[in-house]
Amino acid sequence: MSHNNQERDVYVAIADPTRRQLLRLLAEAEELPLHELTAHFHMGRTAVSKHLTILKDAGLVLARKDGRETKYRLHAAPLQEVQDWVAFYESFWKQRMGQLQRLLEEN
Amino acid sequence: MSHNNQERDVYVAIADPTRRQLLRLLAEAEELPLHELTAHFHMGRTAVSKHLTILKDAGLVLARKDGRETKYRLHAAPLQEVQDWVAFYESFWKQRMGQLQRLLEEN
DNA sequence: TTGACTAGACACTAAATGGTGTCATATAAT
DNA sequence: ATTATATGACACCATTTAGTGTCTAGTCAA
Repeated sequence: MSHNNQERDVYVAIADPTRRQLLRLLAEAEELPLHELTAHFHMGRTAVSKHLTILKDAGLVLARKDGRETKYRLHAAPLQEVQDWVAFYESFWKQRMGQLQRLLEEN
Repeated sequence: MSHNNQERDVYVAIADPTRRQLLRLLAEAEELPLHELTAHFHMGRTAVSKHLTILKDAGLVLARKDGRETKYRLHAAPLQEVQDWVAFYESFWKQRMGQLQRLLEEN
């Protein structure tokens, strides 16, 4: 699982709360090394590293070696797929008008 | 796991492709019984039923007993949480302007 | 009333997930 | 030169997941 460059499902990547918080941290800090990210969680460095690998394989994170540390940065582009997907369902929850709207559109 | 009414994470619910297709089918058909949903997949009825339970626990699906069949319908409202979450990251991928925009907003 | 159909409940299994600890290596600092 | 730091690579483990099959019960139709 370590260096699986195959495509990773972005939906799976964001399913875990730890990984969502990692994305948030990287959104706020531009670029962070592993040990600094790890400090925000109640788990070991290895576990955080694995989560970052999953994010990396999903294309949501970029890694850059800088001296002895590896700096991670956010790459949000793949989230657009999620946004497009969820947008399809928007009419279904908006103001309980979904059914009526779709009924009208059919005619 | 069968009747776990506890809150289920909506992110976990949509992480599985089978479950996303279930949502799509229910979006198109308004209301469908289990056996009819099952016909669209290459897996047994029990497996599909379990997926529906996960969707139900996440609040994404409503079940109604009708005679000997159980009819399922979409309830998209919980997806709004996902939409709000992903919207936060929109500026990060739009036109590669994200960095510049946020830089300007900080000043 | 008998028989077919729909679904729930349960037991089971293989594989994936999310964590741990340890070891080796490269880099930085004293 | 030595020591401390940062990370990657493994091996390992417990739990969850996603599927299976079987049995039972309720409902519909002949």
